[in-house]
Amino acid sequence: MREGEAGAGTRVGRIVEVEAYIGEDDQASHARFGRTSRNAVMFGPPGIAYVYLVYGMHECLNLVTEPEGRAAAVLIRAVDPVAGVAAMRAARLAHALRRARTSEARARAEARIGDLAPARLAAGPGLVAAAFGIDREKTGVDLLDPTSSVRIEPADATEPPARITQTARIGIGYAAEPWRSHAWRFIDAGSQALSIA
DNA sequence: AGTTGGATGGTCT
DNA sequence: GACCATCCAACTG
Repeated sequence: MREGEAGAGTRVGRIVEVEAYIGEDDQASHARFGRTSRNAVMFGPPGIAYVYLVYGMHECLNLVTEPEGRAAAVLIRAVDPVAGVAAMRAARLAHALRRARTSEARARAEARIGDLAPARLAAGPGLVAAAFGIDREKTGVDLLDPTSSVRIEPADATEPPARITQTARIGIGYAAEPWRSHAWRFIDAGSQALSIA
C-alpha cells in the first residue's frame, strides 16, 4: 500500500491483515441492508476505495473486490510500515491531538505516539487510516491507478512470501451464524504489525 | 497482563 | 433511539 508522490514523506507499507465482507447475504457486512448511500460503492466496480466512519471517530479503508452488481470489499486492518515512518507518526499525532482537549492529554499523546514502534503505527483498521491520512473523502478513489494519491500494489518480488493464516473476523458479534464464525480474517502470521497477535 | 468503560457521530429500523 | 467492521485509559489482581 502506498500514499503520496515518490520521494521524501511518501508512505509505504506492507498489508499484513485484512478481512473479507462478501455479498448482501453476509450478515456482518454493511451490504446486509442492501444498497444505501453509505455502502453504494460496494456495489460498483472493483478496485475502488470504500472508507467509512465507525464508533463516531475512526475511519476504515476497504478495497471493493467483486464485479459490479455484487457487493463485496476487503477491510485493510493492519499495515507494516516500509517507508515514511516519520510521516505516519506525524499523522498519528495530528489525529490524536485533534481529539485531545486538555494539555495533559496532549502531552500524554505526544509521549505515547513518539515512543511507538514503527510496527505499531498502523496496527488496526482505524490506525491504518490515521497513519496514512485517509478519511471518507477517499471513497471512490481507484486504488489500482498508479496516479491515485492512495494505491495498493502487488508485493515486491524481493519480499519474503507471507505466511497466511485465517481466523474469524473481529468486532462482528452482532452477526448471525454462520457469518460470525467464518474464518474470513487473513493475517501474515508472526507479523509484529497485527491488530491482535 | 487482562478487563472494563468512555469517547463520539453517522447510519439504519 | 439503538447500535456500531475501534482505540485508549484506568482499573483490577
